[in-house]
Amino acid sequence: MLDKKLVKILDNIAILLEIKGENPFKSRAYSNAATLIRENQIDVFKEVQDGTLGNIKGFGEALVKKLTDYVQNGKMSYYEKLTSEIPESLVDIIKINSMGPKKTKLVYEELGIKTVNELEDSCLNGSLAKVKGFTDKTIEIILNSIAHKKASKGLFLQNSVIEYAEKLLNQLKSDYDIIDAEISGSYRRFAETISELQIIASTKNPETINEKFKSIFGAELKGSQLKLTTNENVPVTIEFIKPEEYIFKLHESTGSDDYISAFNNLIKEKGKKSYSYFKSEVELYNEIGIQFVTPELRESSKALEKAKQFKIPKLIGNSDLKGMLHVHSNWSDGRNTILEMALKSKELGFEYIVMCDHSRSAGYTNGLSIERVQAQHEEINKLNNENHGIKILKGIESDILNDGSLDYPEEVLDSLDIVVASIHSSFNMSKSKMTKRIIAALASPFTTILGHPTGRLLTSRQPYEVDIREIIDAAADYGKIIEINSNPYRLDLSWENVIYAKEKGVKIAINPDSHKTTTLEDVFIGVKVARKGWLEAKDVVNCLDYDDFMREVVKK
DNA sequence: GCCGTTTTCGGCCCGACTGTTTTCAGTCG
Repeated sequence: MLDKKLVKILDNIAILLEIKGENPFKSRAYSNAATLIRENQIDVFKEVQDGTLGNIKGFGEALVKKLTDYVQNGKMSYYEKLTSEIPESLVDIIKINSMGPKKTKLVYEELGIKTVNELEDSCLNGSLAKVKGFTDKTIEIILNSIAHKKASKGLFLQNSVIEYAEKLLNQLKSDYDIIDAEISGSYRRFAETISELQIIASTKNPETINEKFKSIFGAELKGSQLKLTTNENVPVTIEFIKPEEYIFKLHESTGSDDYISAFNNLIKEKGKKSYSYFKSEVELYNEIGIQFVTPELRESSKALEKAKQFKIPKLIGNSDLKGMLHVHSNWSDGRNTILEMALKSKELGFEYIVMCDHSRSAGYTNGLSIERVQAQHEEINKLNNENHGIKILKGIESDILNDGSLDYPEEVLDSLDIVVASIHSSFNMSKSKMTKRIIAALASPFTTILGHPTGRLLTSRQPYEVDIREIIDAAADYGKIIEINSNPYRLDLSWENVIYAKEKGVKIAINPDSHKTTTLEDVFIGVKVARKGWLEAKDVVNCLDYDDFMREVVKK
């Protein structure tokens, strides 16, 4: 079992040491340890018991001693001592834009600021402006960042609750008193972020069952609903429903307000009764005489208009994907070799993979120099000659430089099958400059795909200022592809803009942007975004088989 | 604080941008 509390302690130690001004490499040793435990699911408790923790690279004498202390005593005295010297709450301040370790330390020492709220107050009451290095511009950035953090408070990624949600659901379903259960709400619609988890369960005795599950889950009873909170503070509501009302209630709690109110009007128009018994949602839609609407599309009443005309297309599904695009390897900042990434993709049913390591300007990612691009091509040629049952294509994720140009001279770009062009620097450009910059990159004959087009990180980083509709229009003009980045933190192009892109005839690529074999399956999260954006297999370039992809995308 | 090793200590990822600098420190990806 991954000890999330321990991982957080190690991450916090790393930050607090940085703020203290300790040797940065000492700080990094702690954050490395946290990353190692998280990514390799290291069972620290077991390793300590077996005395084998020190055999793992990255855990030296000092860390083994501290982790042993933690395992044996349930707390780490080193951490307790550290947080008695310097407030733990400073780790939240360092996450505010433009607040790094130095500035965090400065405001703590000069103004005694320990929390984000105190930092906000000092921005507003003018005391921060008196500290050296904090100009109006900096204060504006800080206030914006705090506002964004506050707006994201209470929002959670689908990805962060999925494990918990499924466990809870299975627990319910395995109970003999429960006939059926399903997660509903915005989670079932696959909204980008959710504020709560809603579960609907059917049972013959909804009046009495609350008491039973109240104690099982340690929940609170409010009206007819059970309320609880996950370890990550996600509010959960469970509602028990009689079998004859179950499908209707599940449907009602899944759609957006707009959708459901339009749906209810439709029921009235047809003169139907709301609470008649349905075996499935499909049956419910049949009864009303309209086409079934899949949960992802139940955002807007417009979907119902299409359903009345039976004009909802067959949406893309996981098995339509044939190409794994935009994948990193250990040639840049990925964890696995090209072959490992390829073989895992093959296992997932893919015909071809396009390696897109970082380009030379992305120094911190070990981006490829021109020589290393060539060396990687030799490696790919060798692997293809060995024939591992999956085709490997030569791509790059090229930084879009400040002037909109790509990161290599033409002859290097020309040697590549695919160029994914992405922004990785100068996020703070003005909207018009950033828009021009990206359009300039789209205009390059070497650009194939625009990567993560808004640069957002859900709940943690705002998108950069950009006129995304203008970008989509330009992609349509130049015949370029736009990516749905399937990284659960990104998910851009957003589903709303996917709808717009489809209207404009822009083709989409669903890309995992994966840095290790274990996240290649993220690509199927991107499929959900595509479905929510009404895409069919024909709209998505990596649904093309290898020969068609080579002809229609690479050769072009 | 860890690693690798010339088993004792140097190297550990770095380049660009930003704001405030007039030559640089801090933040960021």
